[in-house]
Amino acid sequence: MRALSVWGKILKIATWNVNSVKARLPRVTEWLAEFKPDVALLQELKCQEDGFPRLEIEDLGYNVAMAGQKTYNGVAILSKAPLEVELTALPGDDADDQARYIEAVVGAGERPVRVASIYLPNGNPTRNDDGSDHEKFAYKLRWMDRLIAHAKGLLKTEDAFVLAGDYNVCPTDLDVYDPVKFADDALCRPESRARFRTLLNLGLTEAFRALNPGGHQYSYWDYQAGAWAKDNGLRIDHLLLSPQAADRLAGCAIDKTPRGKEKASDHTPVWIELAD
DNA sequence: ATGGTCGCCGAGCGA
Repeated sequence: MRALSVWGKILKIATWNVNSVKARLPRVTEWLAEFKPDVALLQELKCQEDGFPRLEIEDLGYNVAMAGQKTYNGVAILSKAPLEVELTALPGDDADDQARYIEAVVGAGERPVRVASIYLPNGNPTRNDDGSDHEKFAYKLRWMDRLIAHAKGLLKTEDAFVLAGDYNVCPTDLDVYDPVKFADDALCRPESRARFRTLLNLGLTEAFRALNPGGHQYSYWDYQAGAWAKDNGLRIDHLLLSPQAADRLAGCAIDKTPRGKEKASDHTPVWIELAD
């Protein structure tokens, strides 16, 4: 007979780009109270530490770790179990001061899981007016190369880990409402997709597509042009699992409910369940 | 439809 773990039977881990945690606070707190994830990985906080609504989140039973930045970016890990921060930036470029990565080990008990909240650069525009590659696209590709290098190191630990967040990559045309329109977008460019595939080829499992081999489901809908009403969406929010985490994968879904509410983020949460 | 919408902050950028 196995000892009881701190988790219970199933561990729920969700990722959500909230597009300003301050503007989104009512949406975030109601979602946490209803869905009750064990771990929530948030992106685009758009605030520094002193602007984060820490008390409101802690009141719902969460420990909070964040890497903040004024106006842009910002990532957080919320965990009901204790968490130990491992990194507040993606290694590989000390000059990169954008708050796009935080990594922690959650659940110091029987079966800890390493998690990272990732806000991968958008990468648009891809080209300058003269046709040369734009620095924003180059930065995205360099950032992906750094993520690949870091993931290689993590895999050597044989830890159960989950790298989740807004990857700003549509892995295939299944993940785009209009693949022709987006063919030259940084979210769909071959260079972006090739690096995403490299991550998977290291041995990581993209949870949603592993459990849903076909079908168009999206995690982001632009605020403009009635995109939500027309389901003109993109699937760019992903959870990538190490082999030890993938062995425990029990479920994955996109929760469209928050996107349909008033004052919604343009992204909606994606979650997984890991068996204990 | 050569616009359209958000959130930052308080003009214009980023998405």
